[in-house]
Amino acid sequence: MSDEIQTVLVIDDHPLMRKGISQLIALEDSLRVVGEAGNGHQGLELARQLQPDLILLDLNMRGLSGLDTLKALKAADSDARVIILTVSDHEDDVVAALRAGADGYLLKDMEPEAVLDSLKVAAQGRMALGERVAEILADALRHENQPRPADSVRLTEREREILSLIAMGHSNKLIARELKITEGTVKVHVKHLLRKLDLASRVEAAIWAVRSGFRK
Amino acid sequence: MSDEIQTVLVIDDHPLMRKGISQLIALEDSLRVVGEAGNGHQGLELARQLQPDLILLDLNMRGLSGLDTLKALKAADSDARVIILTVSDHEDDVVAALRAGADGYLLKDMEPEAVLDSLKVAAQGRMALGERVAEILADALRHENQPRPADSVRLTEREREILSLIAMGHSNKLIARELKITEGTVKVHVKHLLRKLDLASRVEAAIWAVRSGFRK
DNA sequence: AATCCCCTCCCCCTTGCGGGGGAGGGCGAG
DNA sequence: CTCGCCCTCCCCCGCAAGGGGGAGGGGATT
Repeated sequence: MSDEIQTVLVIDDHPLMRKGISQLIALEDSLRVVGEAGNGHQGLELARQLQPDLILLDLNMRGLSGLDTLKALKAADSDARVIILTVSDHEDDVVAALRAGADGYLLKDMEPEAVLDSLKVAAQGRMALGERVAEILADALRHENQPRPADSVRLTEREREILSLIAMGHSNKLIARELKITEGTVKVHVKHLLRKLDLASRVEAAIWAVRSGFRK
Repeated sequence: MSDEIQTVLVIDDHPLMRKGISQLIALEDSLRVVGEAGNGHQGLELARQLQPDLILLDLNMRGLSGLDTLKALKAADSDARVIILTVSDHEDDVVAALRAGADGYLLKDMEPEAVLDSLKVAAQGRMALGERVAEILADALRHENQPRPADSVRLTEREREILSLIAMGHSNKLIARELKITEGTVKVHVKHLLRKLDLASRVEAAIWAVRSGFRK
């Protein structure tokens, strides 16, 4: 297995980044890029056609998100190993990706050599985590069990979603339409997230979200 | 001038992105990458040493931001032409960069060929704007004259005062007490400032104020 | 003096927002 | 299976927020 050439599919919506990655992988004889996709849908299609051994996947793409693409790949029983390669070092992204079955998580600001090493590691069937990712993950697992103190409170997925929409200035009615739920339900979520964050109004919530660079 | 080889310095904190860019530029005989920097400080130092003709600069870097790097480059009277190459298509970033003296603004999701063309354009001393950037800028300028002058004063003293209190999350009633006027009067001012800024609610006003670093 | 702008206060009215409660279905952990 | 969490929807209620209008006083400009 490890003496064969491993085929690689690159899914990233930045053409320049794809070029950089492909160029990098070309340096390694045991790996060969067999396809590039600029979005999630195209990536899924190519994965089906090419049956690559490795898939390098960007989170944070327009259209179908990297996370959703990952889920779809795993749901399709693809036996490709999927390695996330992204700029996001957010704990939530790391955790979500690994939970969704990612076989590796690398950061784009890693040294190219380190990326290459990690890919070889992944090709051998082992988990490939960037150095900093391991720390992030350790942190995440540490406060996963206990309620987080101070200002990072545990909001649910839905609440975070709604908070981000509040931070865009949207009204409950608008949010309801966007999420295809009733306004009443939106109000329930707003009520809960305000209480969790100990804030008095959606205005404070919006300010807090903007100031803290909150992203869903 | 245009028949000489133009030297290029790449400043980007993602090694992979630098590789992609350098690889791309290597395809063009008239351009040559003479240096790469992974952060703003290093970029300033290399710019001083190498005196490149073009500088490709990423916004959104750790440490010294791209914008600050740009300002420092311009303040240093570098005669290099600085082209921003970033993922951010936010109006504010585009406007801020061009205001700070950027000689071009390209988006990383442009086709590599288009990037190369733009660089050649920039090398000839012309402004290099990505296609979508031109639209963004047009929008920005359109808004600029009427509703949202970042530092200009369509708002009266009182209105700015009240906007800053809204940006602190205060209610009309609270604001009234703080300014020792009636709540009704506060509402009048809120009504007026919302109309002047073309915003739909105090939430949008708060977000706008926070984002634009509004201070009374 | 006549205007114009700003600030102040008032009215009415509709809609939005947040808190209280309850309730059912889904899903995963124990 | 039961418990707890999450999401969903519903009720009622009181207050906040915005939009419409009008009106008076003060200050600066013309």
